[in-house]
Amino acid sequence: MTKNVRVRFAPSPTGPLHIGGVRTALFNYLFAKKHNGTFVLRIEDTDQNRYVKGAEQYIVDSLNWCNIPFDEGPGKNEKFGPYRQSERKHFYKQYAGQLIASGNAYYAFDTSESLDYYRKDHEAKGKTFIYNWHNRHLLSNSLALTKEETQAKLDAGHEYVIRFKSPQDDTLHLNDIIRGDMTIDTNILDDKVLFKSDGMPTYHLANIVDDHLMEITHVIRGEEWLPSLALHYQLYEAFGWDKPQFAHLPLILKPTGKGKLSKRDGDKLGFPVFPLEWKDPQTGDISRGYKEDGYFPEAMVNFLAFLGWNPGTEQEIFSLHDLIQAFELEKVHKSGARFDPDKIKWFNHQYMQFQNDDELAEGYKTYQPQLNDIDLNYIALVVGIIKERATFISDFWDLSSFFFEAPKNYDEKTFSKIMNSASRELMSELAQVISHISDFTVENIQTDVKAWIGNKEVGFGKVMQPLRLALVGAMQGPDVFEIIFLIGKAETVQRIENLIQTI
RNA sequence: GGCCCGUUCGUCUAUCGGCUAGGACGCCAGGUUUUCAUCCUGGUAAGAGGGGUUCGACUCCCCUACGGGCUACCA
Repeated sequence: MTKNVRVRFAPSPTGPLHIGGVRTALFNYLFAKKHNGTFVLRIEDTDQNRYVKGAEQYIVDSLNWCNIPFDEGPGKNEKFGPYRQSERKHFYKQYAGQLIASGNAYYAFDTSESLDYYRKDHEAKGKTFIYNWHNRHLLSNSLALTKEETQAKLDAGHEYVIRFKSPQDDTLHLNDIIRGDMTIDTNILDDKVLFKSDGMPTYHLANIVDDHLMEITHVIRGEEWLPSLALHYQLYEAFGWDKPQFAHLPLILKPTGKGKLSKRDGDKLGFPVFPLEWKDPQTGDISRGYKEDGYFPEAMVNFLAFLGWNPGTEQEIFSLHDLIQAFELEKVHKSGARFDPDKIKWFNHQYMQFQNDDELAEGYKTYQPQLNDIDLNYIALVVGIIKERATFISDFWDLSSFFFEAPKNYDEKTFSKIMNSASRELMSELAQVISHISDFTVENIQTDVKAWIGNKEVGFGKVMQPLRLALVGAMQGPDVFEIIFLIGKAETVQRIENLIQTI
């Protein structure tokens, strides 16, 4: 009997969640749901200096908007709570003490200044300063000092950290679901700080303790954590705990240039990197979000799922439900994926077509104040015609304004090219023809107008072009007969009159 | 610099020793639309380089190059 799958998404509330974080959350969610498991949200707020107010709420709001809500977390099904690390301090202190007692960790009294000095000094000599077995006996810690000296320092209230005692001359065998087996020589590992002088644990300690206590079975996180895996393995062993399985996700890279996608890239490169709009509480700066830019969450999720993962078929449009069915950690790629702003737009266009016209009409009405007094059913009819040409709701007005108001002016080039006394005469007659159509349906309008053009023995273009100009104001837009049908007989005749009057 | 991880069209990717290397985005062309867009059809374009292993390597191994990550009392 295998254990119930439990995964966690463990962001740090240092600012808005960015698109890479959303992808990590998504893969955790998909994996959990695929295996009928539990998706836990844990807030890793152990760095008091970088804590940003509102960030935690932003994370929760983002997951909800993406339709990938957590099953367990702050304020929700708190079986393993609390879920904020700042509220779990007592655990970490206790477990750090346990590691000292078992000889796997030790107190260190070195100041940041002295360590900085060593690092710079080594760097100047072209070497790397590593705090581990080869020099720890020369530094200020409980391994170098006598028991009495150490106790004296502790009693005197000296600031201290607790470091992991990394072993000498050992080889570690690590495993990752995505990357397979790896081996690490422990001699290049340093004695990482597990417990900080401010009384808080570092990520490493808090992470292992919480994953154990919360019974996490699979740790799915970004590739930036891969170098820490060796330490985490040793920590599990030092505690004598079963390890979860690990999967390190490839990073999302900038669309152009070098490096991973960062929070600053968004406004610089002209596309959002955040799911929701974020207002920096300090500076007041606003960063745009996918939601506000008019993306459908399903489109964003679909796009994100295909960054670093592929089901191996040629299908690209996947609902969340389909993604859950198809998702396999083993199929996640090893290498980073560049973010492609064009492709996510394409996904949005695809998802636009799946949207319900009535709901789109509501969205359109909210977005465009001019539509305030327009009947929602009418807007929905218009939307049904023009959505195939749109990527965002913000495209709607340019594509459909003429359904709601007569053109205020005409495209000059077209006007001067096609308008003359002959075309005015034709339009004048056409207005008569249209006003005499009794059963005003798209088919009837089309039949009657075409029949009249046939009798006149003029080219279709001679009539259709000025007619379109009268209705739309430019040579664009959907089928003229559909436009005529929707705006109605009186409005059509009026618009033709308007064109004739214009000199 | 050190350590770790990677490398198929411009981009996202399929391929798990037999490949005429497939799909999607983008771009280009044609068609539909008597308009524009959508849409449809077609085209463009790739396994980093060098060694092995093998009857046969994009696929396995090694080296080099390049890319990415980490190298904090940040996560």
